[in-house]
Amino acid sequence: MTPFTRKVILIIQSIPEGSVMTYGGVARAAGSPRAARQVVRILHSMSRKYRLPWHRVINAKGMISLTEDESASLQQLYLAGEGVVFDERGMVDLERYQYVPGPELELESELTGDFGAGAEDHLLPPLE
DNA sequence: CTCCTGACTCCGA
DNA sequence: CTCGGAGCCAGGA
Repeated sequence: MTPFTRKVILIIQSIPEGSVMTYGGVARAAGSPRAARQVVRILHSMSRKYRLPWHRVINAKGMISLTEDESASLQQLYLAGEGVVFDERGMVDLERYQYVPGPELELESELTGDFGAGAEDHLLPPLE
């Protein structure tokens, strides 16, 4: 378990209900902008063990990337259940639903204790 | 060790 | 806007 993996897990767990993050967004937030594919891998191997809200992670186009229709429709079902709206093309409005934890804001909030609403329980532990 | 693969992205046409 | 190709990185064969 690398620090990166742990960060990814924490970040994903911090995505609020009704919001989504892109693979690349999670990777960026975890400090590795180019590690989108690793995020995917972590999702595969850790989602069950760490009870991750895997359905809130979608691709940069705002679409569900699952290949198996079965899981894909399940993911869309979950999101829809949280109030996320899909257009006729099966994509969500990222501008509206994407959750963006600031790059360094996690640390700041830890210091100031002042952070945006709904983002109080996603603090990263001291790593690195 | 090398090769292949993927729930990805970016960038140019 | 869509489409295609190259880049990306870590696991598994």
